[in-house]
Order: sequence, then structure tokens, then C-alpha cells
Amino acid sequence: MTAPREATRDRILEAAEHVFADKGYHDALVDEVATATALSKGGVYFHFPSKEDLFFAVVDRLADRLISKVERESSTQPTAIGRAEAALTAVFSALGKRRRLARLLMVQGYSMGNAFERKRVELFGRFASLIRQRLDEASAAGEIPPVDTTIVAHIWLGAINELVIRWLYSGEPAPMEALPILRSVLVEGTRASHAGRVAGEAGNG
Amino acid sequence: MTAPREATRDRILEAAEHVFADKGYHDALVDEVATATALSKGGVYFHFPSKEDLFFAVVDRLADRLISKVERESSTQPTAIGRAEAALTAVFSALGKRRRLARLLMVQGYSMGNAFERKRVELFGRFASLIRQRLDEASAAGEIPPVDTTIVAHIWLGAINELVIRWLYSGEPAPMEALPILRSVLVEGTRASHAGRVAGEAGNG
DNA sequence: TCAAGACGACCGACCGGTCGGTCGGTTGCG
DNA sequence: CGCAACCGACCGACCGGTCGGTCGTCTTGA
Repeated sequence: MTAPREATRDRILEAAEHVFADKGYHDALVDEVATATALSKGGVYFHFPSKEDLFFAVVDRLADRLISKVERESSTQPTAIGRAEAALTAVFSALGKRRRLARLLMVQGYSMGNAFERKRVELFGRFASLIRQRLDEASAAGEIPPVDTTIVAHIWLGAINELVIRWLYSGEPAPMEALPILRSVLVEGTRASHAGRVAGEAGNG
Repeated sequence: MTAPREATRDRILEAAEHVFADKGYHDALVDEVATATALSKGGVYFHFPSKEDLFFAVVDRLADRLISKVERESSTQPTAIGRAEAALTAVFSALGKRRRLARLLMVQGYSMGNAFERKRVELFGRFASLIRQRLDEASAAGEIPPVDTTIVAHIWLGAINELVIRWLYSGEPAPMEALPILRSVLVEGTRASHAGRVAGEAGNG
């Protein structure tokens, strides 16, 4: 296990994570990643075919970890709405504790330009699904009204996103301070929601 | 009024709006703006000192217009919570009708790199204030609980942001379809919210 | 046992296209 | 004439990606 080959690959990913998080995709130099890995540029290109591939590998790795963590932490709650709320809390506090993770996943990709669109949809789609699945359970269990859970999940995710970015850029409010309000507004709002496509097809996407 | 000087400036801003919205800051070329304005690069640089200044001028111009429009449309409601809801609706549907506006304000700035942070805080802060002011009135009138309206305003704005970006990138759901759910979840959630800094200082931002 | 070759991992100088910005020059209006 | 407005060829820093080469380790076979 961990053949030396994989070990080097991981070191590159680790270094790239730091560099991309600090500088953003565009301003990050492959040479910086190489130096931080104690490798030359050619060495980096031996393991990754392009800067773009390297960036996506970094993002995917972080997203996988975050998603596992959230699934683990939110699975212990007894009620479906409780699991949805736990997922919300887990995503928000994980991002709120690690600036680097948050910067990378929520901000720095855009500097790739329009090539990031696809990845952004996929990435946020995965996060939204985490929440949506729980909301679907809650809806099936009658714990919340039968709204379009995809839209509601994106509303939740968007709220998280904005609070995290604002915290990243301005330092306030501290996530732990904002969390109770976030939870309250979104959970109560979802419980009390009454509009939208109530009947028929909710998941035509 | 509209001295020829200002007229040319406006033509540049108009062209730049298109180019930046399509390509993003980084991938947009000053030469493209010049060509689209039927001007040379030197001509553009006669009116704007740098590409960065030009971009900010475009953003500020659009933000000013959007804010005036929202203020106008949301001021007619009789109740404070009604005005807050109208502001939400106005922002969301304005962005939902004009892809170019939405792309420019919500996405394409990031490709500037970290130099955009400051502007992003300012820009989103202005939009959030639109909502926050109405929430403050609602709070004072006892129409909603005394929560931290700055945080709630950012929750609203974040939800708008995510739904708009998702629509921009994937084409669905159509804003007009999502709006009722958005309104319902956020307004009811704000009405029913109970947690957070209830006492003492709510507006320390 | 050990030279001879093969190979994976890595090096780093270099290439080549790109693009923001400059500047000497031109135009036309008052 | 004089100045504002504009032209467009040119500069030069920048950086992703390439490629011929190196070096240590493994394989082979006599």
C-alpha cells in the first residue's frame, strides 16, 4: 500500500491544495506547486497531465472527504428532519472551521473561467443532494410539506455558501454565531413552507 | 448633457458589459472591448486607466441600476415584511430575467483573483442592505422576531445567489418556478425564527 | 555474481503564444 | 495653431507545457 508513486501524488495534491486555496486557480503557478512539493515542474507534469486536471483532482478529493464526513455525522439522528438539520450543521461547521477548504470549494474555482461551470454544477449538486435526500425522507415521513426538495436544498446550500464566503472575506460573523439563526430560519421555513409545485412532478430535472 | 466624451465612455461601458459577462474578467480582452466599441485599444485606455478600473466601473453601474430598481419596486407595499418580500422578489426576478446582469454580478468577478474580494464584500453588502433595511423595519414593527437582520439578509441573498447561479449554469429551474418556494421558505422561516441573538445588540455590524 | 540493459521517476532549460499597457503619431474641430 | 480624442504597432513580462537528458533501481542471463 501507498506505493512511493501514490505517495508523491498525494504530496503534490497536498501542496496544490495550499497553493490553489491561497492564490486561486489562475494566480497559482505550477512552479509554486512543484517547489512546495520539493519537485520540479516536470515532476508535477509526470503525475498530472495539466494544471486543470490537477485542480480538479484537488477539488474532488476534498469534496469526497467532506461528503463522507457529513454523511457520517448526520446519520445518527432519529428523525428525517433531524438528519436534514444535522447535514446543514455539518456542512456549515466543517466549512466554517477550515478556511482553506472553504476557499477552495466555494471561491477559487471561478478564476478558471467558464471552464469551471461544469464542475461547479457537479460540485454544488453533490452537496445539495446531501441535503435533498434527507428532505425527501422528511417529506415522505410527513415531517415537512411536500415541496420541491431540490429547490429547497439549493436554498439551504446557498445560504450556507453566502455566510461562509462573507466570513472568509470579512471575518464576520463567526460561523458558530450565525449557525443558530441559519438553522432556525431554514428549518422553520421549510416546515412552514406552503407554496410551489405541491402536486405532480417535483423532480423533473 | 451627454457630452460626446461621456457618450463614448458609455459606449465603452456598454461593450465591456457584454464582453465581461461572456468571457469573465480574465478571459475578456481589452482588444475585444475596443473592437466592440469601434475603437482602438488606445482609445479605451484614454477613457479608463486600466482593465481593472473598467471592470469595476461596469459592475458599479449595473449595481446602481439594480438597486434603484429594487428600491422603487419594493417601496409600494404597505407592511414592512411586505416590502422585504418585495425586495426579495425584485432582486431575484431582475437577475432571473437578465442573464448578462446576473453573470456579471454574481460570477464573472471571481476570475479577477483575490483582488475581487474587497469588491465582492462591498457589492453583496449593498444588496444585503436592501433586504436588511426592510427587515429592520419589520422587526421594529413587531412583524418578525428580533433576530440579527444582517445575518438573515445574507441568508436571503445567499439563497437568491445559489438559485440564480444554478439557473445560469444548468438552465433550471426557471426563476419564475422557483420564486414561490423561495419566498415561502425565507419569509415564513424569518417569521418563525426563534434562535440567535434575541436580546441586547442585534446590529453590531 | 555482476555487467548490461531497461525503465520509472524526475529534472530544468527552453519554447512560444498571449495580452495588458505604452507611446509617438494622426486627425479634426474651434 | 492647439488641444482633445483617438490610432495601432510595438514592447516585454509572464507561464503552461515540452523534451532531451540524468540517476537510481530492478531485471536478466551467462
